[in-house]
Amino acid sequence: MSAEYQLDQDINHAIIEFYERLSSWEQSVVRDQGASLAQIHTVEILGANGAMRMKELADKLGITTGTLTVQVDRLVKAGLVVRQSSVNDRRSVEVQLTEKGQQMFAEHDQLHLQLTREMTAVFDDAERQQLLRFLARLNSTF
Amino acid sequence: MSAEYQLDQDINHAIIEFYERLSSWEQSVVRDQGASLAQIHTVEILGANGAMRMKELADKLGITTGTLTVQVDRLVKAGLVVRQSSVNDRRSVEVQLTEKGQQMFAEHDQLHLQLTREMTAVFDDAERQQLLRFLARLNSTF
DNA sequence: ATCAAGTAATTTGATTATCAAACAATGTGG
DNA sequence: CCACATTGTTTGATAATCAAATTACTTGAT
Repeated sequence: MSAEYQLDQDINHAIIEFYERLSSWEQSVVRDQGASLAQIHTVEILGANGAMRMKELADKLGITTGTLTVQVDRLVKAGLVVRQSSVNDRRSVEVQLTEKGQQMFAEHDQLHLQLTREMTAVFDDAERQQLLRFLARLNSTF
Repeated sequence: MSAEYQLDQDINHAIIEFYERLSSWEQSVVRDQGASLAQIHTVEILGANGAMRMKELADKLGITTGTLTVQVDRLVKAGLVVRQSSVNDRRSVEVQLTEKGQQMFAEHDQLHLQLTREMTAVFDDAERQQLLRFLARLNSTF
């Protein structure tokens, strides 16, 4: 096993651990906000990216549109999102956050920010900037 | 809004995006492996950390022990894990991967490694090492 | 212009995931 | 020894999920 291979492995496992920890944190935090993980995920994506079509949203969530229809039904009922039929394509439905949905997003985002601050507390400013560049690069390539 | 605050915000959103993308990737990939997301998560944690008690496992997954009992029932039925009552504490139950479970872990880990390679393809060696150090630090502080 | 094939969302039926609360078995600290 | 805490399971209810069928609409080829 080459040294490079080992480094890739180490990075891989560090990423997996990071993901698992975030996932566990998210799951725990979400209950206190009175919503399910799936719901917060949806709100999170709409909050970060703005309104989008069902199909696009389902892809970003990694679920089928059938599942998403049920999910959005619940979110509409909870007053967090609204449906709007698309003007370009009358098959499509745009989903967007309501005022209340944006509020929930902001609240959740604030919790994330606190966590981020705790995680990067020992980073100096230059390191923080480099971390941001790394993350941006990771995100851009998948 | 100070410059530092903005940097924290940017890092925060980059982390959230990273998490969402991983989550979506995981959800999509998992189906092709013939298991659910929850099941793979469990296998992933046991594979990375070795055998552990129900409570500990539930904590790492961010779910209740009640949910985990059902989950482990299914995994046992699928031949992926086994239960073993603890010697120290007779209330406790240790869960560990079977041969088949380890195989599934290895297979899934390989998919992660491929993704990691794609994500870090544009990183040179020094950057890779720094990325690993950053990830290790992030993981150690939460 | 028409029609076949493709795409978007919903519905349906079945399974899985989840929680809170109640319970049984075991450990712990006075 | 006993009150209290902890571990795992069970139970009953709800939410999340998929695949497949359906409906409505778009697109492309002829």
